[in-house]
Amino acid sequence: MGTIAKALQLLTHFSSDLPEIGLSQFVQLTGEDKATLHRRLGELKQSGFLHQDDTSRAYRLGPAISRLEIVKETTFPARRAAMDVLRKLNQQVSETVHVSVIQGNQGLSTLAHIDDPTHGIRVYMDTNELLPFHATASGLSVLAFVDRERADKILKKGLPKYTADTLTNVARVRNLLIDFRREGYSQSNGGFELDVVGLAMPLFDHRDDCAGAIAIAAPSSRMDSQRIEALLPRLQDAASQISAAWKRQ
Amino acid sequence: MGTIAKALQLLTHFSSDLPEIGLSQFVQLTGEDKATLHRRLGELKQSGFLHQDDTSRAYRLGPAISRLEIVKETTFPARRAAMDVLRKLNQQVSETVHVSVIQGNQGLSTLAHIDDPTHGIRVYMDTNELLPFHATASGLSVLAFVDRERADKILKKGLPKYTADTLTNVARVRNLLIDFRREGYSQSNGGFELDVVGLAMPLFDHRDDCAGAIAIAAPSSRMDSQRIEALLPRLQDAASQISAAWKRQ
DNA sequence: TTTAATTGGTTCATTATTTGAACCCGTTGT
DNA sequence: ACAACGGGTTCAAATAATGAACCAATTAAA
Repeated sequence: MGTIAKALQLLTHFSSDLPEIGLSQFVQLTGEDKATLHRRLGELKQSGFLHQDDTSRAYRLGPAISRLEIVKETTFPARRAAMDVLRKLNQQVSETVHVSVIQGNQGLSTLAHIDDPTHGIRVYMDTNELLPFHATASGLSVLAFVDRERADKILKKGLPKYTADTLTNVARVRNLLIDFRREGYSQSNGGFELDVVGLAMPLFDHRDDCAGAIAIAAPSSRMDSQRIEALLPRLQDAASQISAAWKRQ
Repeated sequence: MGTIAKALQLLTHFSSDLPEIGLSQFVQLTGEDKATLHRRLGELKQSGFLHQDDTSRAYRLGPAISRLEIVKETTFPARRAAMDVLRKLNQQVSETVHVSVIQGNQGLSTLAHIDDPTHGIRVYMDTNELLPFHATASGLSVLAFVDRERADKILKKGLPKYTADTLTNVARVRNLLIDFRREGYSQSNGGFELDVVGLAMPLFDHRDDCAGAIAIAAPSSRMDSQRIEALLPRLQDAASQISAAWKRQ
């Protein structure tokens, strides 16, 4: 790995639960020398990829990122690609659908979603909320298809209980993941919101790493095994299309 | 400038009118050695900041950027900051308002905007449209407050005529810019859309470089000199707040 | 059809940059 | 008073970046 890649890897340490990182903390996180990190961070800062708080001296993601994202989305819209596929999927399945991407090791952030308007009773999505790995179908898909180290790290952080139906036993989750890997999709029954059943499949990166998941969320009353079997091929199509679009990028 | 900053500077060459760049084109753009660029581009690609098209071999902005932008916006929302200020400004002035940022040398891309709902006749904003520098108040503010080299480069590209009132004489634009620098704000009268008067002020970067502009757009019928004088302090407040928020980032 | 120019990509000796142990300084906490 | 911790700096040694020359494959021109 060259100097450039090493520097850029520093940026991956930022996440919603770690939005500011100081020099010493970077030393802890990376195990590299303080002087080295100081210079790398300085260059990232100079280039606008980091901004250093004047008083706390901690680093945050900088404005250059927004500028690039605007260019990227106006030219090769990844979000838009996800959104287009979601629209089709939503028309086919008439349920709330969403695409989420991994945000550090803390959860999934929703990149695009459609709240289905056809049903009176429907699942409501809070776009700004982070989805936990162990309690949502999307999260479980990701856990099943990312590399084992990462999944282990995430599972070690503990499994908070959101509802009476949240899975909180690591061993049980691990067993589920084996099934999910075999079946190619994951399911969650009221683990995050009671009476919501989620159906998800993994989405892959330009380097074939699992980068997120696509999911259908519906009230459990509409999610019997027959319905699920009907939904799966639609979800599979959508997932393939998004992964393909992301690979093209 | 270290290796890291040099590599990251390559990313700034991407813009809406140049979304894909090949190796030779980078050689042309930067004047640096092919081998050097090849390795730098390779590392950016490896880190997900660039993606290389399999067939054309050209480089595009990569998926890592979107991921970082999501983290950034969910933690320190710059767009949101702009939006919050715009809401206040809109309440005060009851006109369409927007914040735009420089996109290469091709124009301004709108980061946030509010279409005022209180008037029957109002200015409609196309969010996806690029605003030309010489024909909009925002663009003129930017031209007035970016470094001279950049302004010259932009003005040399020619001044396309959008309406009967578009300024197409470089010398005249230059004279206007002198006034705008002195006054601290810019004005455009129907240069992009007929009968639309724009009032704009520059916005500054974490490094005090002009990064964009904030503007009020209204039908000329509502924009007499008295009204303008009343609007300017509000615009000034909003501009300071956004620049301050961006500096904090 | 041959030739020249262009594109992406690679090699390797030379060169310049990154690296990190030790050090400095200011703050916090005991 | 002083140890512990934060950010930041120094400079010789180690390492990685550099670029002229070279391939191979297309594309354009003769």
